[in-house]
Amino acid sequence: MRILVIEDDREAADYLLKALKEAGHSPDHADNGEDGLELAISNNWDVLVVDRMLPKRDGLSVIETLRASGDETPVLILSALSQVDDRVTGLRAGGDDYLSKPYAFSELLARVEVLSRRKAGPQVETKLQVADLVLDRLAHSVTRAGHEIVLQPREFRLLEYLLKHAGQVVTRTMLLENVWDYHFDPQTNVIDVHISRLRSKIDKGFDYPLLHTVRGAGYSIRDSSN
Amino acid sequence: MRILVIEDDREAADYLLKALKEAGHSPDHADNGEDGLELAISNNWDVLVVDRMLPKRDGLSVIETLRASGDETPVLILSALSQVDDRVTGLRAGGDDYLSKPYAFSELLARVEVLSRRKAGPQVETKLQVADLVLDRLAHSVTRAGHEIVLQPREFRLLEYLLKHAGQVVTRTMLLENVWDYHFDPQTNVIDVHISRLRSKIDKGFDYPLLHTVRGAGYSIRDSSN
DNA sequence: CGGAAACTATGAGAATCTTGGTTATTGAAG
DNA sequence: CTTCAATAACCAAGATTCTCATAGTTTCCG
Repeated sequence: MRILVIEDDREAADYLLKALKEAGHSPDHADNGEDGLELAISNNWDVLVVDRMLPKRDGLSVIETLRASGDETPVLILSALSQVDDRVTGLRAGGDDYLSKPYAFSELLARVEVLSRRKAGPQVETKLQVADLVLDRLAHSVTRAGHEIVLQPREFRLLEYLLKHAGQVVTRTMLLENVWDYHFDPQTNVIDVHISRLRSKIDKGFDYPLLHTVRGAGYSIRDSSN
Repeated sequence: MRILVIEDDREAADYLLKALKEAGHSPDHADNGEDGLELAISNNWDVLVVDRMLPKRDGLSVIETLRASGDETPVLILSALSQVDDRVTGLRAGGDDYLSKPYAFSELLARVEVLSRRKAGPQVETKLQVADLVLDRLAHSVTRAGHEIVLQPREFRLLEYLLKHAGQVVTRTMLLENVWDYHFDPQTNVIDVHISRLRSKIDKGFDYPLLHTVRGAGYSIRDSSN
């Protein structure tokens, strides 16, 4: 489990990192609020363990900034401030749990694991995205660079399948099986035709193409703008 | 917010219920483990607050049973047992937080609200269900009693809308606006016809009907098998 | 390099499916 | 018994999908 510890006290941090590793997790460490925030944003953590008093940027401020940006990674606040008011403030600021120092490592571990349990939970992919092309499976809508794109049912399924396998090459047989539910070769170029139409909708008029032909193999959707 | 308090100490329970109400929530109460478990299962709670030592059935046992049945409602454990080991045991048993007695109500409230945040959070309704009829918005499929049902696009939207308002009466005007995007009265019986077609697919041949006519008002989908 | 072969793209039309609408008849509720 | 709803049967318009013919590309080999 990927855990980011933001804690300035070197000794406390070392102890915590070592113990987390022994418990089978993959902790990383920042020793001030600014670096911590940056790390928190740039990586995909399962849980953050944040000390409240930090140099450069306060722990609560880190959490608030994170939450304001829409990040919902669970946060366990660690603090020497142990009054009820301190706890309430911490939780209200966006913390998911609050543990006062000194703490027992076994309890911290249990609490961290409770928090991560949530995150791993019912995570359903409702939006599929490549570059500026977004397909929303619930709203049943497609947009590129903010522009609404209207797709026919079959085109939608086709794009959905391609996006599910973004970056990979998708063969005609795969498309036949998964988008058309054909389990035989229809001996026609249905797919080519639909790819053509889809391409004219999602690529034509935009900066760079996303739907690529892989000669002799099939098709592939990927961001090749850079 | 719907909160179930399972606590046997009448005085403590009364105090807690009163305070939760004042904070704007809707608490309910059970004073023993068995009733608590039953209530927890049969209703859809946002958070459970469970005392650890309960008559008839231990608090931890309630939680374990709940989790074993797939229920993931957040649980805050309340207990006089305040040792680290007790806390760890409680959290490992499936609790999401652990508060030792005596506690400050403000902290309990903050923690309960943190827990409910999760539940309300990134919860996307991907499946809509009434009785044995399931509509999966991602898979774009409909089944009743395990049998696949094939719906036309318009029928799908119609059923989706009805299920979103399961139990409520849906008027023709609502359907016209939300399923047909008409903002006027077409003066025809389009809806009746589609309802009829939908009904023949989802109700005909099954044990009991789900799609009911509410004379003079509209339609309603609900489980009336019992 | 030249050109055939293999592969892919696309426009146009045909075929099919879906929808909205009509009507007549039957059924149910008040 | 009157009114509202349900259903079946049917049609036509429009949407959607598939087929086909043709044109365009790329690859490969002599």
